[in-house]
Amino acid sequence: MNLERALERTLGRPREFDIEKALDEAMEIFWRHGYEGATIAQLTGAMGINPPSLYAAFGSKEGLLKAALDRYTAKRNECMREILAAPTAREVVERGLLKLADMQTDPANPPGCLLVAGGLACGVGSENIPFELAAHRAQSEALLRERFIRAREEGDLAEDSDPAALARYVSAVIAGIGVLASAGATREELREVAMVAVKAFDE
Amino acid sequence: MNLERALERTLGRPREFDIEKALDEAMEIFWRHGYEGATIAQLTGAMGINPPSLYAAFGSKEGLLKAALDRYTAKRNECMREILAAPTAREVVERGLLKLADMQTDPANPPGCLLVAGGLACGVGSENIPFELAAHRAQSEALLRERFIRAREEGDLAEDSDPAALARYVSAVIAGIGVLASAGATREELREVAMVAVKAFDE
DNA sequence: CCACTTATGTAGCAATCGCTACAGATGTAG
DNA sequence: CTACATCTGTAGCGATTGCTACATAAGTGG
Repeated sequence: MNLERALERTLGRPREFDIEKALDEAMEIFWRHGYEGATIAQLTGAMGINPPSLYAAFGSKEGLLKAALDRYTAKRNECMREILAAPTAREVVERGLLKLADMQTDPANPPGCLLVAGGLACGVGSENIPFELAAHRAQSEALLRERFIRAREEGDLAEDSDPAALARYVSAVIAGIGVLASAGATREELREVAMVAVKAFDE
Repeated sequence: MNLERALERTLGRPREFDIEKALDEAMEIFWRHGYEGATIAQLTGAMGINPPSLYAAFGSKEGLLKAALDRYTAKRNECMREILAAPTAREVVERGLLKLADMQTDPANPPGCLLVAGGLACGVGSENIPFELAAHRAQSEALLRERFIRAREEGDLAEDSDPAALARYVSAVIAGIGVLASAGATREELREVAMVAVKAFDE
């Protein structure tokens, strides 16, 4: 029983479903119905498996959500790193928010943002779900904050500007756009919001 | 059985609990746990009544939420009308967002906003709850839009400005602040967000 | 071949969900 | 008083919840 074989998970009956495809399906259910609104029956149905397979792979409903959130923010952060490469803070925000408006109204996904629609307030026994979502949202904010710190060092942002406050502001606009999108706002409406929001970086 | 007496609800055993006090308690439960996270047992416990009294007065869990939302937005709109009296659009937004930062971190209430934390995505059978919340959020946006239209007529806002887009932007910032607040942001952090957000009205 | 380990499907667990039947209590109308 | 209408508390309904016991299948190691 050496390390090599343990990592290959070669023992026992092999798993018959693609764990990442199943995660994508689960993500969509949580996205559309929220953590508490999503039932195990819905999740297993969409994932094409039975409850024991779900619990063997993810431990619990909450474990499944965490895995889905990790996958969601991995994709999201990858997309953000491209945008953070823009030359100025203003351009980062403009490109980012416009891209966000497009993504949140992509008919391939449920409208809005999983990190917002997933559940801002939950029942007893699920108290840490909102914190879990917040921790994942904080990743984007941290990336923005570091980018704005760099922008200030480069003279792109004023000396007296507050990168943390600016990042928190963009984070709030991102969340707000997610709320509007989940309520059915159109792509054009969200793009208009983005163009107003970016004006806070003009003056 | 004339109209007068019918309105006084003078027939039958009189209700023994204060319906508005009970609504305030229910509001707090929905606020803290969301629609789906709030259970009838919690609600009746907080309201100090038993299930039959709840269902006689409000019809269903959803009916109770609607009544709580009406009460919530009534208070909110009353507060907004004061703020809309400010002389300029910029001042309306600044005062409004700063006031919001204070309210959403008031320890007397759960953090955040009922219209956001109540449930952006719900399970099957509760599909209209998110729409219900959105309809109440839209009230604030409509008030802002009309105020901004007036501001443009008065020359306060530029001729080429878009009152609808501006109102939608402020609505997004309001929702975003609600998300940050529900995740535990401090009053000072939200005030900083507000001061950045209002800069979109400066240029 | 035989152990051993892990995944799968069926079937169903205890607990909780939103909600209500029922009987008794408490008021007004006559 | 009686008749009627509404509210209240107890007690519990059927349905659904997240989750799991169990037997079997499917792979590797020897």
